[in-house]
Amino acid sequence: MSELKVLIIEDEPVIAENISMYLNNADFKVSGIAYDDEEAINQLRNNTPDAVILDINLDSAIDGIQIADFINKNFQLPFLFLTSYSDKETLQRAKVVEPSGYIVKPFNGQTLLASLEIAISNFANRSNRQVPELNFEKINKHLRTPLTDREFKVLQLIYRGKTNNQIAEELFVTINTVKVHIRNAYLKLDATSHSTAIVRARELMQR
Amino acid sequence: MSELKVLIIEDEPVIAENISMYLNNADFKVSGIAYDDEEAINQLRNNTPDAVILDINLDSAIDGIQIADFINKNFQLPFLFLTSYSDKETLQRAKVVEPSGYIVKPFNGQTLLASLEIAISNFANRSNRQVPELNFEKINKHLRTPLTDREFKVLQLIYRGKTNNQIAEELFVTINTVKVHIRNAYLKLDATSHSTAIVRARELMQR
DNA sequence: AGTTTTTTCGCCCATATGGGTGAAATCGGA
DNA sequence: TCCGATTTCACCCATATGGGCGAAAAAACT
Repeated sequence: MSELKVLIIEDEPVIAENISMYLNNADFKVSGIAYDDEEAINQLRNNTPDAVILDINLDSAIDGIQIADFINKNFQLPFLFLTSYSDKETLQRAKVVEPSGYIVKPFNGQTLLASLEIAISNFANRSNRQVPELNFEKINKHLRTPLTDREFKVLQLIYRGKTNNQIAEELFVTINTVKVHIRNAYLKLDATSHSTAIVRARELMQR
Repeated sequence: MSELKVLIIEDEPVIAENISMYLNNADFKVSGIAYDDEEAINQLRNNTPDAVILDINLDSAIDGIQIADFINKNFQLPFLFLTSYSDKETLQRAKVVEPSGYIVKPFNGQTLLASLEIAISNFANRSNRQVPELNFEKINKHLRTPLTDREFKVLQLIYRGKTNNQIAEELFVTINTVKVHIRNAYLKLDATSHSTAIVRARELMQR
Protein backbone atom coordinates (compact mmCIF):
# COMPACT_ATOMS: atom_id res chain seq x y z
CA MET A 1 0.00 0.00 0.00
CA SER A 2 1.50 3.27 -1.11
CA GLU A 3 1.53 5.94 1.57
CA LEU A 4 -0.77 8.83 0.90
CA LYS A 5 0.67 12.32 1.09
CA VAL A 6 -1.21 14.74 3.30
CA LEU A 7 -0.63 18.47 3.51
CA ILE A 8 -1.33 20.16 6.84
CA ILE A 9 -2.31 23.81 6.81
CA GLU A 10 -2.28 25.06 10.39
CA ASP A 11 -0.77 28.19 11.84
CA GLU A 12 -0.15 26.83 15.31
CA PRO A 13 3.07 24.79 15.25
CA VAL A 14 2.12 22.77 18.31
CA ILE A 15 -1.11 21.58 16.82
CA ALA A 16 0.49 20.99 13.44
CA GLU A 17 3.07 18.78 15.09
CA ASN A 18 0.34 17.00 16.95
CA ILE A 19 -1.60 16.25 13.76
CA SER A 20 1.60 15.28 12.06
CA MET A 21 2.35 12.74 14.73
CA TYR A 22 -1.03 11.08 14.37
CA LEU A 23 -0.65 10.81 10.63
CA ASN A 24 2.89 9.48 10.71
CA ASN A 25 1.86 6.77 13.12
CA ALA A 26 -0.79 5.67 10.66
CA ASP A 27 -0.55 4.90 6.95
CA PHE A 28 -0.05 8.51 5.93
CA LYS A 29 2.90 10.65 5.03
CA VAL A 30 2.91 14.32 5.90
CA SER A 31 4.04 15.94 2.67
CA GLY A 32 4.36 19.33 4.29
CA ILE A 33 3.15 21.73 6.94
CA ALA A 34 2.06 25.20 5.85
CA TYR A 35 1.76 27.91 8.47
CA ASP A 36 0.21 30.47 6.15
CA ASP A 37 -1.60 30.91 2.83
CA GLU A 38 1.51 31.53 0.78
CA GLU A 39 3.26 28.41 1.91
CA ALA A 40 0.01 26.47 1.51
CA ILE A 41 -0.37 27.45 -2.11
CA ASN A 42 3.29 26.88 -2.72
CA GLN A 43 3.06 23.37 -1.31
CA LEU A 44 -0.10 22.63 -3.27
CA ARG A 45 1.60 23.67 -6.48
CA ASN A 46 5.01 22.13 -6.05
CA ASN A 47 4.40 19.14 -3.84
CA THR A 48 0.79 18.29 -4.53
CA PRO A 49 -0.58 16.05 -1.81
CA ASP A 50 -3.34 13.43 -2.01
CA ALA A 51 -5.41 15.17 0.63
CA VAL A 52 -5.36 18.26 2.83
CA ILE A 53 -6.15 18.95 6.45
CA LEU A 54 -6.63 22.63 7.07
CA ASP A 55 -7.49 25.05 9.80
CA ILE A 56 -9.93 27.80 8.98
CA ASN A 57 -8.60 30.62 11.10
CA LEU A 58 -5.13 31.28 9.81
CA ASP A 59 -2.89 34.16 10.56
CA SER A 60 -2.76 35.25 6.95
CA ALA A 61 -4.42 37.28 4.22
CA ILE A 62 -6.87 34.58 3.23
CA ASP A 63 -8.40 32.02 5.53
CA GLY A 64 -8.80 28.27 5.26
CA ILE A 65 -12.12 28.41 3.51
CA GLN A 66 -10.65 30.57 0.79
CA ILE A 67 -7.75 28.17 0.44
CA ALA A 68 -10.29 25.37 0.13
CA ASP A 69 -11.98 27.29 -2.61
CA PHE A 70 -8.63 27.62 -4.32
CA ILE A 71 -8.12 23.86 -4.02
CA ASN A 72 -11.51 23.19 -5.59
CA LYS A 73 -10.82 25.46 -8.48
CA ASN A 74 -7.30 24.33 -9.21
CA PHE A 75 -6.97 20.78 -7.97
CA GLN A 76 -8.94 17.64 -7.50
CA LEU A 77 -8.30 16.88 -3.87
CA PRO A 78 -10.31 15.95 -0.80
CA PHE A 79 -9.82 18.17 2.23
CA LEU A 80 -10.90 18.24 5.85
CA PHE A 81 -11.39 21.28 8.04
CA LEU A 82 -9.87 20.96 11.50
CA THR A 83 -10.74 24.03 13.48
CA SER A 84 -11.89 25.47 16.78
CA TYR A 85 -14.72 27.34 15.18
CA SER A 86 -18.10 25.77 14.67
CA ASP A 87 -20.36 28.79 14.87
CA LYS A 88 -23.22 29.15 12.42
CA GLU A 89 -21.58 31.70 10.16
CA THR A 90 -18.33 29.83 9.77
CA LEU A 91 -20.16 26.58 9.11
CA GLN A 92 -22.34 28.30 6.58
CA ARG A 93 -19.35 29.60 4.72
CA ALA A 94 -17.59 26.24 4.95
CA LYS A 95 -20.54 24.40 3.39
CA VAL A 96 -20.06 26.28 0.16
CA VAL A 97 -16.69 24.73 -0.57
CA GLU A 98 -17.97 21.22 0.18
CA PRO A 99 -15.32 19.85 2.53
CA SER A 100 -15.00 16.09 2.91
CA GLY A 101 -15.18 16.57 6.66
CA TYR A 102 -15.34 19.09 9.47
CA ILE A 103 -13.65 18.27 12.75
CA VAL A 104 -13.79 20.56 15.74
CA LYS A 105 -10.96 20.98 18.24
CA PRO A 106 -10.09 19.47 20.58
CA PHE A 107 -10.08 16.52 18.26
CA ASN A 108 -10.05 12.79 18.71
CA GLY A 109 -7.04 11.40 16.84
CA GLN A 110 -8.90 8.31 15.73
CA THR A 111 -11.68 10.46 14.32
CA LEU A 112 -9.16 12.45 12.34
CA LEU A 113 -7.53 9.36 10.87
CA ALA A 114 -10.82 7.64 10.11
CA SER A 115 -12.30 10.76 8.55
CA LEU A 116 -9.24 11.19 6.40
CA GLU A 117 -9.36 7.61 5.17
CA ILE A 118 -13.04 7.80 4.40
CA ALA A 119 -12.61 11.14 2.67
CA ILE A 120 -9.87 9.84 0.41
CA SER A 121 -11.79 6.67 -0.33
CA ASN A 122 -15.03 8.47 -1.14
CA PHE A 123 -13.17 10.92 -3.31
CA ALA A 124 -11.50 8.17 -5.28
CA ASN A 125 -14.80 6.33 -5.71
CA ARG A 126 -16.50 9.40 -7.02
CA SER A 127 -13.80 10.19 -9.57
CA ASN A 128 -13.84 6.66 -10.92
CA ARG A 129 -17.56 6.59 -11.07
CA GLN A 130 -17.76 9.29 -13.78
CA VAL A 131 -20.20 7.23 -15.76
CA PRO A 132 -22.95 6.48 -13.30
CA GLU A 133 -23.50 2.75 -13.46
CA LEU A 134 -27.02 1.47 -13.46
CA ASN A 135 -27.99 -0.04 -10.15
CA PHE A 136 -30.28 -3.05 -10.14
CA GLU A 137 -32.01 -2.33 -6.84
CA LYS A 138 -32.31 1.35 -7.53
CA ILE A 139 -34.01 0.82 -10.85
CA ASN A 140 -36.36 -1.88 -9.61
CA LYS A 141 -37.37 0.10 -6.58
CA HIS A 142 -39.34 2.43 -8.82
CA LEU A 143 -40.98 -0.21 -10.98
CA ARG A 144 -44.35 -1.89 -10.32
CA THR A 145 -43.00 -5.10 -11.82
CA PRO A 146 -39.24 -5.41 -11.35
CA LEU A 147 -36.79 -6.32 -14.09
CA THR A 148 -35.36 -9.82 -14.04
CA ASP A 149 -31.61 -10.33 -13.92
CA ARG A 150 -31.37 -10.87 -17.62
CA GLU A 151 -33.59 -7.95 -18.48
CA PHE A 152 -31.44 -5.69 -16.33
CA LYS A 153 -28.27 -6.99 -17.92
CA VAL A 154 -29.65 -6.20 -21.34
CA LEU A 155 -30.75 -2.75 -20.20
CA GLN A 156 -27.25 -2.07 -18.93
CA LEU A 157 -25.77 -2.85 -22.32
CA ILE A 158 -28.36 -0.74 -24.09
CA TYR A 159 -27.48 2.05 -21.67
CA ARG A 160 -23.91 1.79 -22.89
CA GLY A 161 -24.98 2.17 -26.48
CA LYS A 162 -24.70 -1.44 -27.62
CA THR A 163 -26.77 -2.75 -30.50
CA ASN A 164 -28.87 -5.88 -30.19
CA ASN A 165 -26.26 -7.87 -32.07
CA GLN A 166 -23.47 -6.72 -29.79
CA ILE A 167 -25.59 -7.58 -26.80
CA ALA A 168 -26.29 -11.05 -28.17
CA GLU A 169 -22.57 -11.66 -28.66
CA GLU A 170 -21.67 -10.39 -25.25
CA LEU A 171 -24.25 -12.57 -23.52
CA PHE A 172 -23.67 -15.62 -25.70
CA VAL A 173 -27.30 -15.89 -26.78
CA THR A 174 -29.06 -15.36 -30.10
CA ILE A 175 -30.47 -12.02 -31.09
CA ASN A 176 -33.95 -13.51 -30.76
CA THR A 177 -33.42 -13.98 -27.07
CA VAL A 178 -32.09 -10.48 -26.70
CA LYS A 179 -35.16 -9.11 -28.40
CA VAL A 180 -37.46 -10.95 -26.02
CA HIS A 181 -35.66 -9.56 -22.99
CA ILE A 182 -35.76 -6.11 -24.47
CA ARG A 183 -39.44 -6.33 -25.25
CA ASN A 184 -40.23 -7.45 -21.71
CA ALA A 185 -38.01 -4.76 -20.24
CA TYR A 186 -39.76 -2.11 -22.35
CA LEU A 187 -43.12 -3.12 -20.93
CA LYS A 188 -41.84 -2.66 -17.41
CA LEU A 189 -39.91 0.50 -18.14
CA ASP A 190 -42.58 2.01 -20.34
CA ALA A 191 -40.03 2.44 -23.09
CA THR A 192 -40.41 2.01 -26.84
CA SER A 193 -36.85 2.02 -28.11
CA HIS A 194 -33.24 1.81 -27.08
CA SER A 195 -33.18 5.57 -26.76
CA THR A 196 -36.24 5.91 -24.57
CA ALA A 197 -34.99 3.02 -22.46
CA ILE A 198 -31.75 4.90 -21.86
CA VAL A 199 -33.68 8.02 -20.95
CA ARG A 200 -35.95 6.10 -18.57
CA ALA A 201 -32.97 4.40 -16.94
CA ARG A 202 -31.34 7.78 -16.48
CA GLU A 203 -34.49 9.11 -14.85
CA LEU A 204 -34.91 6.14 -12.56
CA MET A 205 -31.29 6.31 -11.44
CA GLN A 206 -31.43 9.91 -10.39
CA ARG A 207 -34.11 9.79 -7.75
CA MET B 1 -35.41 26.83 8.31
CA SER B 2 -37.26 23.59 8.79
CA GLU B 3 -35.69 21.28 11.33
CA LEU B 4 -33.97 18.29 9.84
CA LYS B 5 -35.00 14.88 11.11
CA VAL B 6 -32.16 12.64 12.21
CA LEU B 7 -32.43 8.96 13.06
CA ILE B 8 -30.04 7.59 15.67
CA ILE B 9 -29.13 3.92 15.48
CA GLU B 10 -27.23 3.04 18.66
CA ASP B 11 -27.70 0.10 20.98
CA GLU B 12 -26.45 1.81 24.12
CA PRO B 13 -29.28 3.93 25.55
CA VAL B 14 -26.93 6.21 27.44
CA ILE B 15 -24.96 7.14 24.36
CA ALA B 16 -28.13 7.45 22.28
CA GLU B 17 -29.51 9.90 24.83
CA ASN B 18 -26.28 11.79 24.79
CA ILE B 19 -26.31 12.15 21.01
CA SER B 20 -29.95 13.04 21.16
CA MET B 21 -29.25 15.85 23.55
CA TYR B 22 -26.61 17.37 21.33
CA LEU B 23 -28.91 17.28 18.33
CA ASN B 24 -31.91 18.71 20.13
CA ASN B 25 -29.86 21.61 21.37
CA ALA B 26 -28.92 22.41 17.79
CA ASP B 27 -31.07 22.80 14.71
CA PHE B 28 -31.95 19.14 14.48
CA LYS B 29 -34.87 17.00 15.47
CA VAL B 30 -34.30 13.42 16.53
CA SER B 31 -36.92 11.52 14.55
CA GLY B 32 -36.25 8.32 16.42
CA ILE B 33 -33.76 6.16 18.26
CA ALA B 34 -33.33 2.58 17.11
CA TYR B 35 -31.61 0.13 19.44
CA ASP B 36 -31.44 -2.69 16.92
CA ASP B 37 -31.62 -3.50 13.21
CA GLU B 38 -35.33 -4.24 13.14
CA GLU B 39 -36.30 -0.97 14.72
CA ALA B 40 -33.82 0.84 12.49
CA ILE B 41 -35.36 -0.51 9.32
CA ASN B 42 -38.82 0.08 10.68
CA GLN B 43 -37.97 3.73 11.39
CA LEU B 44 -36.32 4.19 8.02
CA ARG B 45 -39.41 2.86 6.28
CA ASN B 46 -42.14 4.53 8.28
CA ASN B 47 -40.54 7.69 9.54
CA THR B 48 -37.88 8.38 6.98
CA PRO B 49 -35.33 10.86 8.34
CA ASP B 50 -33.17 13.38 6.47
CA ALA B 51 -29.96 11.87 7.81
CA VAL B 52 -28.78 8.99 9.97
CA ILE B 53 -26.19 8.64 12.70
CA LEU B 54 -25.34 5.03 13.33
CA ASP B 55 -23.13 2.86 15.44
CA ILE B 56 -21.40 -0.02 13.71
CA ASN B 57 -21.33 -2.56 16.51
CA LEU B 58 -24.94 -3.26 17.27
CA ASP B 59 -26.37 -6.00 19.38
CA SER B 60 -28.37 -7.43 16.49
CA ALA B 61 -28.33 -9.75 13.49
CA ILE B 62 -26.84 -7.23 11.10
CA ASP B 63 -24.39 -4.51 12.00
CA GLY B 64 -24.33 -0.81 11.22
CA ILE B 65 -22.38 -1.21 8.00
CA GLN B 66 -25.01 -3.58 6.69
CA ILE B 67 -27.73 -1.14 7.67
CA ALA B 68 -25.81 1.55 5.82
CA ASP B 69 -25.76 -0.70 2.78
CA PHE B 70 -29.50 -1.09 3.13
CA ILE B 71 -29.88 2.68 3.28
CA ASN B 72 -27.82 3.12 0.12
CA LYS B 73 -29.88 0.61 -1.76
CA ASN B 74 -33.29 1.76 -0.60
CA PHE B 75 -33.02 5.42 0.28
CA GLN B 76 -31.17 8.53 -0.67
CA LEU B 77 -29.82 9.65 2.66
CA PRO B 78 -26.53 10.81 4.10
CA PHE B 79 -25.30 8.91 7.14
CA LEU B 80 -22.47 9.16 9.63
CA PHE B 81 -20.83 6.34 11.52
CA LEU B 82 -20.32 7.03 15.19
CA THR B 83 -18.47 4.15 16.72
CA SER B 84 -15.71 3.00 19.06
CA TYR B 85 -14.10 0.90 16.38
CA SER B 86 -11.52 2.32 14.02
CA ASP B 87 -9.43 -0.75 13.32
CA LYS B 88 -8.28 -1.42 9.79
CA GLU B 89 -10.80 -4.13 8.97
CA THR B 90 -13.81 -2.18 10.17
CA LEU B 91 -12.69 0.94 8.35
CA GLN B 92 -12.08 -1.08 5.23
CA ARG B 93 -15.60 -2.47 5.35
CA ALA B 94 -17.06 0.95 6.12
CA LYS B 95 -15.40 2.54 3.08
CA VAL B 96 -17.47 0.38 0.78
CA VAL B 97 -20.77 1.94 1.79
CA GLU B 98 -19.38 5.46 1.43
CA PRO B 99 -20.41 7.12 4.66
CA SER B 100 -20.59 10.91 4.79
CA GLY B 101 -18.45 10.80 7.92
CA TYR B 102 -16.77 8.54 10.44
CA ILE B 103 -16.52 9.72 14.01
CA VAL B 104 -14.76 7.72 16.70
CA LYS B 105 -15.89 7.64 20.32
CA PRO B 106 -15.45 9.36 22.63
CA PHE B 107 -16.73 12.08 20.37
CA ASN B 108 -16.63 15.83 20.42
CA GLY B 109 -20.20 17.13 20.29
CA GLN B 110 -19.28 20.06 18.07
CA THR B 111 -17.58 17.71 15.64
CA LEU B 112 -20.71 15.60 15.48
CA LEU B 113 -22.96 18.57 14.78
CA ALA B 114 -20.62 20.13 12.25
CA SER B 115 -20.08 16.82 10.47
CA LEU B 116 -23.81 16.28 10.29
CA GLU B 117 -24.45 19.71 8.83
CA ILE B 118 -21.70 19.34 6.27
CA ALA B 119 -22.90 15.87 5.37
CA ILE B 120 -26.45 17.02 4.75
CA SER B 121 -25.28 20.06 2.83
CA ASN B 122 -22.93 18.10 0.60
CA PHE B 123 -25.57 15.51 -0.02
CA ALA B 124 -28.11 18.10 -1.08
CA ASN B 125 -25.60 19.80 -3.35
CA ARG B 126 -24.74 16.56 -5.06
CA SER B 127 -28.33 15.55 -5.71
CA ASN B 128 -29.18 18.89 -7.25
CA ARG B 129 -26.12 18.90 -9.37
CA GLN B 130 -27.18 15.75 -11.22
CA VAL B 131 -28.55 15.38 -14.72
CA PRO B 132 -26.73 18.04 -16.58
CA GLU B 133 -28.57 19.37 -19.60
CA LEU B 134 -26.54 19.22 -22.73
CA ASN B 135 -24.42 22.32 -23.07
CA PHE B 136 -23.54 23.55 -26.53
CA GLU B 137 -20.14 24.99 -25.69
CA LYS B 138 -19.18 22.10 -23.47
CA ILE B 139 -19.93 19.54 -26.15
CA ASN B 140 -18.23 21.48 -28.92
CA LYS B 141 -15.14 22.15 -26.87
CA HIS B 142 -14.24 18.49 -27.19
CA LEU B 143 -14.94 18.10 -30.90
CA ARG B 144 -12.47 18.67 -33.75
CA THR B 145 -15.31 19.97 -35.92
CA PRO B 146 -18.04 21.59 -33.83
CA LEU B 147 -21.75 20.89 -34.17
CA THR B 148 -23.85 23.54 -35.89
CA ASP B 149 -26.82 25.05 -34.06
CA ARG B 150 -29.28 22.81 -35.79
CA GLU B 151 -27.20 19.68 -35.28
CA PHE B 152 -26.95 20.44 -31.59
CA LYS B 153 -30.67 21.03 -31.33
CA VAL B 154 -31.33 17.66 -32.92
CA LEU B 155 -28.81 15.99 -30.62
CA GLN B 156 -30.58 17.49 -27.63
CA LEU B 157 -33.87 15.97 -28.69
CA ILE B 158 -32.26 12.62 -29.36
CA TYR B 159 -30.73 12.85 -25.89
CA ARG B 160 -34.25 13.18 -24.53
CA GLY B 161 -35.35 10.03 -26.30
CA LYS B 162 -37.28 11.57 -29.20
CA THR B 163 -37.70 9.72 -32.49
CA ASN B 164 -36.82 11.32 -35.81
CA ASN B 165 -40.49 11.95 -36.51
CA GLN B 166 -41.01 13.70 -33.18
CA ILE B 167 -37.93 15.78 -33.81
CA ALA B 168 -39.20 16.77 -37.25
CA GLU B 169 -42.51 17.88 -35.78
CA GLU B 170 -40.89 19.81 -33.00
CA LEU B 171 -38.58 21.67 -35.34
CA PHE B 172 -41.16 22.18 -38.10
CA VAL B 173 -39.07 20.50 -40.76
CA THR B 174 -39.41 17.28 -42.69
CA ILE B 175 -37.90 14.04 -41.48
CA ASN B 176 -35.48 14.22 -44.41
CA THR B 177 -33.96 17.32 -42.98
CA VAL B 178 -33.72 15.78 -39.55
CA LYS B 179 -31.93 12.81 -40.98
CA VAL B 180 -29.36 15.01 -42.66
CA HIS B 181 -28.60 16.84 -39.44
CA ILE B 182 -28.34 13.58 -37.61
CA ARG B 183 -26.02 12.10 -40.19
CA ASN B 184 -23.73 15.11 -40.01
CA ALA B 185 -23.81 15.12 -36.24
CA TYR B 186 -22.90 11.44 -36.17
CA LEU B 187 -19.80 12.14 -38.22
CA LYS B 188 -18.64 14.75 -35.76
CA LEU B 189 -19.61 12.78 -32.69
CA ASP B 190 -18.35 9.48 -34.01
CA ALA B 191 -21.76 7.95 -33.34
CA THR B 192 -23.70 5.43 -35.36
CA SER B 193 -27.16 5.53 -33.84
CA HIS B 194 -29.43 7.45 -31.52
CA SER B 195 -28.17 5.32 -28.65
CA THR B 196 -24.49 5.79 -29.26
CA ALA B 197 -25.09 9.50 -29.78
CA ILE B 198 -26.68 9.67 -26.34
CA VAL B 199 -23.77 7.80 -24.84
CA ARG B 200 -21.27 10.06 -26.57
CA ALA B 201 -23.12 13.18 -25.43
CA ARG B 202 -23.12 11.84 -21.88
CA GLU B 203 -19.37 11.26 -22.07
CA LEU B 204 -18.63 14.67 -23.53
CA MET B 205 -20.72 16.42 -20.89
CA GLN B 206 -18.93 14.92 -17.96
CA ARG B 207 -15.41 16.07 -18.50
C1' DA C 1 -20.92 40.59 -55.04
C1' DG C 2 -19.09 36.37 -54.46
C1' DT C 3 -17.99 32.38 -51.60
C1' DT C 4 -18.76 29.26 -47.97
C1' DT C 5 -21.56 27.22 -44.59
C1' DT C 6 -25.80 25.93 -43.03
C1' DT C 7 -30.32 24.47 -43.56
C1' DT C 8 -33.68 22.60 -46.15
C1' DC C 9 -35.80 18.69 -48.95
C1' DG C 10 -36.15 14.44 -52.05
C1' DC C 11 -35.33 9.53 -53.33
C1' DC C 12 -33.48 4.91 -52.74
C1' DC C 13 -31.85 0.93 -50.29
C1' DA C 14 -30.04 -2.10 -46.57
C1' DT C 15 -30.25 -3.02 -41.94
C1' DA C 16 -31.90 -2.51 -37.17
C1' DT C 17 -35.49 -2.32 -34.25
C1' DG C 18 -40.28 -2.95 -32.35
C1' DG C 19 -44.05 -5.94 -31.88
C1' DG C 20 -46.79 -10.39 -32.32
C1' DT C 21 -47.16 -15.56 -31.66
C1' DG C 22 -45.56 -19.81 -30.16
C1' DA C 23 -42.82 -22.92 -27.60
C1' DA C 24 -39.02 -25.66 -25.39
C1' DA C 25 -35.56 -25.81 -21.62
C1' DT C 26 -34.14 -24.45 -17.09
C1' DC C 27 -34.57 -23.16 -12.45
C1' DG C 28 -36.27 -22.37 -7.87
C1' DG C 29 -39.56 -22.63 -4.51
C1' DA C 30 -43.92 -24.74 -2.70
C1' DT D 1 -42.55 -33.53 -7.56
C1' DC D 2 -45.24 -30.07 -9.54
C1' DC D 3 -45.87 -25.18 -10.81
C1' DG D 4 -44.68 -20.63 -12.01
C1' DA D 5 -41.17 -17.63 -13.43
C1' DT D 6 -37.30 -17.12 -16.22
C1' DT D 7 -34.48 -17.85 -20.02
C1' DT D 8 -33.85 -19.52 -24.31
C1' DC D 9 -34.98 -19.70 -29.43
C1' DA D 10 -37.71 -19.36 -33.99
C1' DC D 11 -40.39 -16.97 -37.59
C1' DC D 12 -42.93 -13.09 -39.48
C1' DC D 13 -44.04 -8.36 -40.48
C1' DA D 14 -44.18 -3.21 -40.20
C1' DT D 15 -41.64 0.65 -39.17
C1' DA D 16 -37.52 3.28 -37.86
C1' DT D 17 -33.03 4.19 -38.62
C1' DG D 18 -28.47 4.58 -41.06
C1' DG D 19 -26.19 5.75 -45.15
C1' DG D 20 -25.44 7.26 -50.10
C1' DC D 21 -26.37 10.73 -53.80
C1' DG D 22 -28.09 15.02 -55.31
C1' DA D 23 -29.62 19.73 -54.98
C1' DA D 24 -31.80 24.22 -53.93
C1' DA D 25 -32.65 28.04 -50.73
C1' DA D 26 -31.08 30.78 -46.91
C1' DA D 27 -27.70 32.68 -43.98
C1' DA D 28 -23.22 34.09 -42.80
C1' DC D 29 -18.88 35.77 -43.89
C1' DT D 30 -15.42 38.29 -46.66
